[in-house]
Amino acid sequence: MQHRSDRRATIRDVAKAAGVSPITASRAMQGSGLVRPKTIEKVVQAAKQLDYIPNLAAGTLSTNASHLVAVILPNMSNSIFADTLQSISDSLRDSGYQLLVGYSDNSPELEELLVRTFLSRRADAIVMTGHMHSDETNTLLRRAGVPIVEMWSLNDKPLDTCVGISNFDAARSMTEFMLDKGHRRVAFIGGLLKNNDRTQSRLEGYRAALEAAGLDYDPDLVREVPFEFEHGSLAMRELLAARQKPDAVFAASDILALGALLECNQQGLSVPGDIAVAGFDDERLASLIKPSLTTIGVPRQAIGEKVASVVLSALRGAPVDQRIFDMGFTLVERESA
Amino acid sequence: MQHRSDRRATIRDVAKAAGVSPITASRAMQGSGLVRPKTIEKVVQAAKQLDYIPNLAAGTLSTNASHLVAVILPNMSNSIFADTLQSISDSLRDSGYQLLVGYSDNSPELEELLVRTFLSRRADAIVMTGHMHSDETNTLLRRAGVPIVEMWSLNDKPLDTCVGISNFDAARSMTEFMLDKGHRRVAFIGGLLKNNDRTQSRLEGYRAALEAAGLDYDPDLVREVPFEFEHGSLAMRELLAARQKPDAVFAASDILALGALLECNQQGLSVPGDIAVAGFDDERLASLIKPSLTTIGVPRQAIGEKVASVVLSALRGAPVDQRIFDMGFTLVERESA
DNA sequence: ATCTAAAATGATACCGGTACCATTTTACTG
DNA sequence: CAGTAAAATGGTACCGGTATCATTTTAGAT
Repeated sequence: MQHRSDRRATIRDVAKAAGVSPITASRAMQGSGLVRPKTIEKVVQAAKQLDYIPNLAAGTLSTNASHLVAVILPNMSNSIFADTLQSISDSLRDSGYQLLVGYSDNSPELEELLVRTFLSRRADAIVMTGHMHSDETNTLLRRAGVPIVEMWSLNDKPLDTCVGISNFDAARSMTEFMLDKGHRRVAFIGGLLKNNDRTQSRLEGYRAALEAAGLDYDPDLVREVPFEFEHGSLAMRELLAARQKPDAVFAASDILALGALLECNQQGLSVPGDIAVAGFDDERLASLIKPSLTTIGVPRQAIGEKVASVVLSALRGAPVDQRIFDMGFTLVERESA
Repeated sequence: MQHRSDRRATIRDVAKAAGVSPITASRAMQGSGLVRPKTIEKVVQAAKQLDYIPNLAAGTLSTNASHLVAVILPNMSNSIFADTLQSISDSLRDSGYQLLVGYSDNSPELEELLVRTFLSRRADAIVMTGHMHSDETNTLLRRAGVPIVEMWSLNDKPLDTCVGISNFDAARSMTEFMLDKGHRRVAFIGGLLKNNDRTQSRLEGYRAALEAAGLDYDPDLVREVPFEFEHGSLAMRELLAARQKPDAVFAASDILALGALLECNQQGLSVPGDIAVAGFDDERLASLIKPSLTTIGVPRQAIGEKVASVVLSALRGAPVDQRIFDMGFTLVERESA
């Protein structure tokens, strides 16, 4: 922990060493195009000599631009979000923006706290997951004066802009797909509904498809569990223990579907022979396991890229005319259903 | 994108509204304990009234403390690191620190860039993964004047402090374990070695165990592939296609081991009957699949907590006497080996 | 060589907090 | 109730960049 007693070099030190004024040094480092090449050279040399490291806090204070884009995700364990995050990160890097990431754990209170911190740090833009925010959060965001993007779920009237897919349509499509295959008792293993518009919409889509097919909604066929592998297994075990077993199961995530598949394996049921199983997300594993998993493909990367491009144009002052970007999903038919 | 034309409230505005001086308002908001409760109340009310949001850039500039802890990870897709990150985040939250996360993609150049940015943002501490840095990065870090923690791998002479496990010992133990079981042709499926001290140490541990057992190191039994499920399968396929098949496989991550297991399944080989398989990391899935996976358990959460506690004591000025924290691993014996 | 527009450079102030030190107010003591 | 220490509060300056506008230098035209 070798703390150096000598103060770090400032732009003024660099300027002095280069024999120019601080503001010229600043412009030289910024590549503003206003400085003569020879002068830039002098400044850069001086900076290198002095191990100059600019202080972005000062820059932020002065320009009111932090070059930070804040992103709030539900959690850090879901690889789905990781892919989108990666894609946002990659797309923003070249423009000199850095990500400030926070995890809300699906708690509106935590989310509000995060928004406050991000505003305090003067994030240049804020990217949220979903559109279920506390009233206070909504107020904060509306007043924020920075671009806001809500991603993953579509939303009729976003705070500002939204980029995502219709979870409702996707879930309805998959349910219809199974019904079309002749299944009549289609169960639904969904994630926790609270504060999660994605899981809610998926359940609604499932119900809508049943209704359209003239089937009754049977609560016994629906399980609401955390998005964890083992809960997929447990839910499946419960469904299979019932007097009237399902002939198909639609899980609202591949993780849950995998758990369900495993349980079928354990019980010696053939998939899709005895029971069909479908997932949601199209995770890497989905195509690799046996039987490969029928699922909903979500353009995670495209979502990230679109989010980044929306943020960038907004930050460049280009008016984003479109406020809702439907990135579309695909129903990926494989072996399991 | 409703930008408000009116300037955001500053601490001076709040102070004026509360009828106190800016510095008193500042102290009231900070909870410094120097302000009378009645005054605090006035200030807090005024702040709420004005929708005051403090500007942390200004605070950082003034106090030279950003309340940011920077963390550099190899990638964002590996859940192993996510768990540690989560644990660091949780442990630091209460002390008011926020994480600034960057991903190096195992590239020393990217890592250096990240370090520069983090120093520019005046991160209060920097947490790195591993200890393979460019010379320039080492210089930067040594001069940084902030606590540095290198995590995950142990290191004889860390830049500052390091918290992790001995990948060498872990790999050697697992290899010995398999040899003790009577296997004689133990293959090794490892991750890419370049710029990754964890994979390198694991390979060395594997070799050391062979050597100790008087066995020759056979390059044909070693595969160096990316840490991806499908590469585990591919590597296993290659190993099984050879004239002399292995009787055991040690994969340097559970992801690879899963891929390998799958390939065995495909080929109708029984595990561990025909061939034993072991992994590394003890991921969630490891205990759930069939056969459950014998693997190396890494205290991911404990690593995160220790990292956080080291960072916190350093930031509080408490001298951390110990510089190397060996968090230990466990060999988790399950069905697959 | 002279003039003018464009290109470079610079002086000063400001961004919004807080450190530092001085001053005032409060609370306690005898 | 004075006297004193402790508790609150405030004035001023500063952190390290850059915006703004003024000034100087350079390059091109005549």
